[in-house]
Amino acid sequence: MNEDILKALLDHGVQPSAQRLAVARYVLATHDHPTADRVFSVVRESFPWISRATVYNTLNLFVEKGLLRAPALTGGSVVFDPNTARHHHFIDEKSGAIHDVPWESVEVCNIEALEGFDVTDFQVVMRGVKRRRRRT
Amino acid sequence: MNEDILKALLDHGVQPSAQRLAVARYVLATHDHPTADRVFSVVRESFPWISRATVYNTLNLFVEKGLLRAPALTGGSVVFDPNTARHHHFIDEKSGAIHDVPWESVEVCNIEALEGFDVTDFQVVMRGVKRRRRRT
DNA sequence: ATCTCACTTTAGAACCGTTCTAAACAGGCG
DNA sequence: CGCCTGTTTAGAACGGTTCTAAAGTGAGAT
Ligand SMILES: [Mn+2]
Ligand SMILES: [Mn+2]
Ligand SMILES: [Zn+2]
Ligand SMILES: [Zn+2]
Repeated sequence: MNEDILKALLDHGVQPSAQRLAVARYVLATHDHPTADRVFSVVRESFPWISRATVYNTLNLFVEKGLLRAPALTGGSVVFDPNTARHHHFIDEKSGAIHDVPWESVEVCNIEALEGFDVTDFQVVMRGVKRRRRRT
Repeated sequence: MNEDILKALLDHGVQPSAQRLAVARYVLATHDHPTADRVFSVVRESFPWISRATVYNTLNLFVEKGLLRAPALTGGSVVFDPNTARHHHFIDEKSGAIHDVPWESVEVCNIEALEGFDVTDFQVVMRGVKRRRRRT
């Protein structure tokens, strides 16, 4: 797992440093969509001397190198997403939490037939409330 | 048309003032998705003494009263959308321009069947380039 | 016509997330 | 060791937005 992280960095042309590994260890493994400030808080627990600037530098580098995405889903601060495969998003309006929705679980038709637009990428952004218990 | 604007404000419980009408005249009629700063620039052309704070106040009031939406589509600054009906969005990656895509022109299936999520609203966010001339 | 009072507008400060700056640091190599 | 390149750091700067506190406006009351 730690070797996986290291390999991911090297595969994407990122020189590994202690700080970058600490950031990667959290942000490449989480299923959250954390903000830079959340990454800073979490990483600082195991790496208390890391600076905020390094967290921002590292996250931006990871986006540039394709390890992370920064989908524009919220008004406020940027969120980072280690899931770089195509997928959709569900935003829980109660908690603000962002959940991944598998690409195959939603079907979108007629996009390629749209007049006037060459669509190269798309996603469905859903809002609502997370269901407490599944309706039988 | 000017009476339409006035009526829209009154219908949504907004006390009309000269400043609010000037903002409404532009932002409720445009097909753009302008930022607050763009609204400020445009309104100032016909109303040069309006203040930035009033533009922000007014836009936020209009969102609160349901005259505008503020969809989270871009990383940077908030954009305002006078189209309050359900619709999708296409973002031109060349220019950054945001275009409305009619609700009926895209079909989305299986949303209601999603496990774990009660979806109350959704939209498709597309990216690509605006087609220069329609392919025959 | 003047007074009153609630609402609106205003300039500028404050705020907050992010980027920039410039100096310190690290470490591989000659 | 000294050099060089890349990384980290604290804090300043920045840009968009909100807040503050004072001034303005205007519809009704007197
Ligand atoms: Mn990758
Ligand atoms: Mn309405
Ligand atoms: Zn995601
Ligand atoms: Zn729109």
